[in-house]
Amino acid sequence: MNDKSYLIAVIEDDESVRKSLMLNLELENFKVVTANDGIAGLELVENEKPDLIILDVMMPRKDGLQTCKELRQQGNSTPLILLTARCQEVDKVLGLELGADDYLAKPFGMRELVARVKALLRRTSKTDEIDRVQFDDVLIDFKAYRAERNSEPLELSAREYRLLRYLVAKRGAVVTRDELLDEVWGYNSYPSTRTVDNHIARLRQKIEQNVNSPRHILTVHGVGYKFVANP
Amino acid sequence: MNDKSYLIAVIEDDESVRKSLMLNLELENFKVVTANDGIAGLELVENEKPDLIILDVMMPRKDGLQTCKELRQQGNSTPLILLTARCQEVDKVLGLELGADDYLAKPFGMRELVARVKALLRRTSKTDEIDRVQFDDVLIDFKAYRAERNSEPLELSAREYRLLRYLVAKRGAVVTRDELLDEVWGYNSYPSTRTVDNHIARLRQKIEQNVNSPRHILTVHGVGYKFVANP
DNA sequence: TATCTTTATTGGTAAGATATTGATATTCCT
DNA sequence: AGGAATATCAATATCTTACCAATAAAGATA
Repeated sequence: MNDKSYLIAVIEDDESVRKSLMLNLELENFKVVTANDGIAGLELVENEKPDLIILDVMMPRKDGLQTCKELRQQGNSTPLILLTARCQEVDKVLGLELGADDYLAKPFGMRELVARVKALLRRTSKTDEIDRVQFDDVLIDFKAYRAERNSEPLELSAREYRLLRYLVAKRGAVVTRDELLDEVWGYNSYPSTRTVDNHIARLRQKIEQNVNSPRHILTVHGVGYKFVANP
Repeated sequence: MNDKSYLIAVIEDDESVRKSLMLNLELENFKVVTANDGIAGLELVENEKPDLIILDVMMPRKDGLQTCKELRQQGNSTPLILLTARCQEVDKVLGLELGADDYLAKPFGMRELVARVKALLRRTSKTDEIDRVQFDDVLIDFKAYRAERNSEPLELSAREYRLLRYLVAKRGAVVTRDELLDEVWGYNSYPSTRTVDNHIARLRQKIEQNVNSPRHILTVHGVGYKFVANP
């Protein structure tokens, strides 16, 4: 995190939380700009073009969900962490639909927040590098969410794209099911590891030539899966 | 079959919750130690040096917030998950300054708890592990779980990779069978020490040139085994 | 809003892979 | 040589994964 200093926009109305966030993020060498409501936040993002946005849900003038939604509608895809109150009945799914990348329920620990900021930056900067991958007669474009095989379109679900992208990002290394659940499914859902198997199976059916002896998505018994482009 | 067996301290006064946590964590091959109030908890942490702490907020004698605060003041930075009662009004600022890494509001699902424990351990664990090792004509990649000998692929099981990785990490030092059972097999499985012998034997058959006079995995009679790369 | 379609999740089961044990042979040390 | 520790083998037990079918959830459509 030292080679580049990231700019983080904190949009939060509660002064004590805002100051605390600012302090802790600056301690980690991030540059921080702030706004204290949604309207000011939108302006801030437009002017400063931050690398990451931390957005409180409950705010005067324009709440976080609405702000997030508008940002995404404007085509802004800056990584975004939503701060929600635990007791506030915010539907998780709602936020995901709106395009938040991560959630943090108040009260949260600063170390946790900083860890998630770093993780999100890592995730988004890494996956940015991987726009596409090609192997055998398959071509996948992760940015456009488009895939084809022998020039025939291949239908992958959003989850399948993300799963494959994560495996591809870690190509060569074995990834455990737990890691996949954490990184691909996210912090707020806890499906069983069987779910991962099923998605892997479906991916294989779509991209492997012979499902019974996969060449690219390999099982490592007792550990997890790994992707290799050129076996 | 966990990669490493972690020790978790559960500090919780409610017996049924404590037992349930213990049971579920042990099912996941964690080793668990418990205390039922903050004062006993501080002592426990000092003595046992757990890899992660699960701490209830509401407890007699010394509450979780205070306990957490004191731990951090002592310079203890063990990953910590705070259990809060549903919608309990925890002072925001206090919560921020406390230094907990994650929160979980009661009642919570065991699957969620376990997922968070694993995720937190994964995020905080240092990656000072060995990636690869080479000796004679053998090459082992512990990240990819890939091994070859004379450029021919070598089939090792997950357990064999972990066993070898542990020996390699301690190269030159003798490791007892009991230590191997603890570190490679985990705290909650109790196979006989014969089991270790068997795995060593199989490893030797795969990586030694002459099984009858091993050059890399050496027996130290009456003690255990040690790995040397360059005899 | 109700209905239909797609996608995701779960649990069960069989097949397959790996681990463990116990018996026996071998080696090591004194 | 004798006792103890270790090596090895083969049978059995255990664990893991693939896959299917049922259910649930989400998204789309009218």
